[in-house]
Amino acid sequence: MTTDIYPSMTVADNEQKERPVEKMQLGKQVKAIRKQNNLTLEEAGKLTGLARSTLSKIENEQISPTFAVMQKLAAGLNIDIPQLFTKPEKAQATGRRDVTKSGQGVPHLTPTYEHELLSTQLSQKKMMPYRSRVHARSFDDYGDWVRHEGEEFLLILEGEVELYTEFYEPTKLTVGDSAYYDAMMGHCLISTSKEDALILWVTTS
Amino acid sequence: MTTDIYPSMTVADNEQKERPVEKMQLGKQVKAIRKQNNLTLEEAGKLTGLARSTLSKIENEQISPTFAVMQKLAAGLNIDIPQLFTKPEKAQATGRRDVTKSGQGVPHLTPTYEHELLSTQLSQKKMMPYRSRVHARSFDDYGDWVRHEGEEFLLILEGEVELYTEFYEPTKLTVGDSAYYDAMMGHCLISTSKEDALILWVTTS
DNA sequence: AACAAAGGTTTCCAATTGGAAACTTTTCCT
DNA sequence: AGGAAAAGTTTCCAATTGGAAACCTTTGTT
Repeated sequence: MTTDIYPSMTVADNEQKERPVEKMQLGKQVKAIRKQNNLTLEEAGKLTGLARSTLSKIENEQISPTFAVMQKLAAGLNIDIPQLFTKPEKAQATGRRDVTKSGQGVPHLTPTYEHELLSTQLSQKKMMPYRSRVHARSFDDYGDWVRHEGEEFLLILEGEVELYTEFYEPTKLTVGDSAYYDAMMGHCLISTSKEDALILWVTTS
Repeated sequence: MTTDIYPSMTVADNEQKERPVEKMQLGKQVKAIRKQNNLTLEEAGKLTGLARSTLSKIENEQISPTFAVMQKLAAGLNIDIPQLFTKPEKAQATGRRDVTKSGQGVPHLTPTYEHELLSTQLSQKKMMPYRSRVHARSFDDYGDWVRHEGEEFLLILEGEVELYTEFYEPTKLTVGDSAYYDAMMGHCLISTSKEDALILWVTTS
């Protein structure tokens, strides 16, 4: 018997703390994923290397798959194992959409940037997209990193820029190039060409 | 037809993308957890309701436990299932970035789409960006909506498309236009011009 | 409506798991 | 060191899984 107080657990026969044996519907979940991908049992079978009968039984909770099978499932469907039994938290049903015609976004100007916020009608959204015209580099304003919560994705639409991120070498980006980074790293973008650069930005939170 | 990457996977026999069947050492992991809690197989058995022989075999990777057993394990040891096979992961620190040069993304082809996944190096990200070439509308494939968790943002880079979303009138989009919507609404995109369309997409989750 | 094809379920059986108990190794006393 | 109890491993077997194929259902076509 353990002498530790702290992390240890007590072994009282059935006095278990009863972690609410999460009512996981592995079957339901698997089926949902398969459906989302428009796959038939046959196809899913090919992808995962499992018999379609096995898949059927799993989906209908007729059997409890072994870990080995779960691995095949995840690998074949290209997902992580936890997704097999973790509910994808209820879609907060934003249930809306917002189309922004070119140039009709909400402008937001600064000395070096002309931002155009893109989907401003939707309040409850997880991403925040905007298009920015970055003025050709001006002497003074560079070197000042920004750092904030969330992640950022960007794609160069026009021009040429240099992406500075903490811990990384500056990188030159041209039309069509994109980047994704954790915004908590200091980061900053500078237009290196004579022309302005046009950037599409999407940030989280 | 789907406008999404993830919904449709190609089913080419053994051409599997081979998600690196994560070398999970479920056994090692379980043993580590048990040890951390100063439990003997006997005690762990009491807690989880499993035979100590079973536990032994699992720890030594002699058998692949069923999902049911994994649930008992997690419940008994008071942990979440993923912890059974997920390395304590030294703070995989999102703190990274990934630059994708134009055309260097990971391709994913379907009859009507040529997707190019951007930023595939980062695994732990909240957004999933990709660029898709949408082939000019073909008679048959239209009308098939997709519907899935998450939100989507898109921006037209080239061409002309029509955005169909449940509850809304079809909308024509041209270069520079963008849209944001809850992917739970049925949605689908069709190239309406003679030329292919090029779309930048960013989805959540 | 009738038929064909595709998608899904159930059956049957070999292969594997999980539990009880025997067996082996380690730990801990004296 | 010697012996006993504790911890862990292996064996044996009933119970369950996973695969092949037969068997239903649904969908699509003429």
